[in-house]
Amino acid sequence: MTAALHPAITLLQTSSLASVVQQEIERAILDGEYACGAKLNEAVLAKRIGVSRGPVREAFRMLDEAGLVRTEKNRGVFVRDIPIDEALEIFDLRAAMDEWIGKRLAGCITAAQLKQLKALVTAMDKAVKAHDAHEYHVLNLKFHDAMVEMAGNRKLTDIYRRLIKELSLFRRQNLADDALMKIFLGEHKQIVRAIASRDAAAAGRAMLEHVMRSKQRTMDNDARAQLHSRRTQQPSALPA
Amino acid sequence: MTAALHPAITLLQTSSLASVVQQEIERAILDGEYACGAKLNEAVLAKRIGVSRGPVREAFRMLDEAGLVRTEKNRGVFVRDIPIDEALEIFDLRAAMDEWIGKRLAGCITAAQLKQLKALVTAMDKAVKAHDAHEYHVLNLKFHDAMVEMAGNRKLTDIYRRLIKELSLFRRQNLADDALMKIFLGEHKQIVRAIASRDAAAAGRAMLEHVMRSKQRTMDNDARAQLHSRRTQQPSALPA
DNA sequence: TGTTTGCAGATTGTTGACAATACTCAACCG
DNA sequence: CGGTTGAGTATTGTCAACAATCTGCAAACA
Repeated sequence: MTAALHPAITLLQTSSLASVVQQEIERAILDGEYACGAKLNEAVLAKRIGVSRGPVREAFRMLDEAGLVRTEKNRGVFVRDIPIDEALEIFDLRAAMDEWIGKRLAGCITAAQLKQLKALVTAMDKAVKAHDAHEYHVLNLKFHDAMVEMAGNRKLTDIYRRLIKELSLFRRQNLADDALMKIFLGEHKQIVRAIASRDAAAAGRAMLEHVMRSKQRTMDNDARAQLHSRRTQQPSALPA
Repeated sequence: MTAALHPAITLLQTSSLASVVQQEIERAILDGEYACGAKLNEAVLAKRIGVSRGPVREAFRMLDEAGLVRTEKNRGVFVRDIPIDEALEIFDLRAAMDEWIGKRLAGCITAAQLKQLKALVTAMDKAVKAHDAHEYHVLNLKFHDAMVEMAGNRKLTDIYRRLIKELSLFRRQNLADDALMKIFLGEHKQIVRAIASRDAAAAGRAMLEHVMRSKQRTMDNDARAQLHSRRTQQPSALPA
């Protein structure tokens, strides 16, 4: 009876203009079409997407609540610029979450799920050997997303994905070089091994350390970037 | 130079109608003025608050993203009704977070902060002795909120508060009876003791078990409620 | 009797217009 | 010459009207 068979129908039934605008803007932001801190003009976006300003404003409120944009009254909305200290805090949180996920998976993962994780690691192995940093990056995201989903806590999955999006906003995630990819790949293998052997403590530790190493890399990158910018520009990048 | 001194001025400068409406609706929901699942009528709310439907719709989008309401296209928005299994998942998450918070506080809490926690426990003690369940409830929320804030991770604080709000949506949180309050009070004392003695493992464990006991109580309450409703109504409260 | 069809009212989705505020830049003092 | 003031423009905030959809009910039909 319900016309839920044809995908186009359900799409029209479920998604309002505001939600498609929200998805489109979110995609554009995460794809890097707008720089961090860039201003999003209501009228321009409305015209580009082909709707009026109302739905765009509603989409802005959603994106604001999701932490992807920041709204200044009477001034407009801007792509959020995650400061380094907030990014590091998010890493700490992710580390705690992933530790929990690791422990849990060691206790409840199924054979099929384990197979899926192993397949992802194998694919990453290939990507590393092909020096394909982009492919590796995509697979890495899938790997961690698969694990949080397998942990079976929908709320955690929501929050985790939200944090990943915010993190991806932080300084166009420098892709890892070959050496780093190899290290991370080894850690991934260790994680899967610990989970497969049902060793909760080891799995948790492996996950924790894996994320903490990502955090360390981010700190190093930032320190290097800061140093560089301070050298090229004036040395007065200090409080004006 | 900036007119930030007078609070009324800054309020007008920072908060748009949409945000005011959002806060008002959120307050009304959390205060239980709308039942779970209740429908929120745009026009009625707009008229009551004294604005047009635009800001109300924007507020709805924010509340939806925050998980407090659910939107059905062409049908309206409804106060979210958290199902029991989702509530239990949230408890699991909270447990993990609180364990982390406990461990962390054991390592970094200051004397002043410790004093603050002890004061809250003392106040709860008084409330229990006065059989004031409502006052105890408020202090309990403050106690946990203070700890998450002291943990010093703003992202975690945001998420924690969001989860607390969602949980408070679940079946008008039955207030604890005297016996239960005493048990929880004892656990609070144990938590503070463990933190004060800088025993990270003990503090984490105390927090974890404390939340898990709350979860257990919620499960018991729900089982009892289900049983009762099944007895009073038809026995066919099963899938129709 | 039970089902279907069609109308009337109510509610949401979307839009364009108007009001209020912020930005730009040139003219005007001190 | 530096700083301020003031129009003019661009952009956001708010609103009221219109279009689309849903809901409820009563009449028509098998």
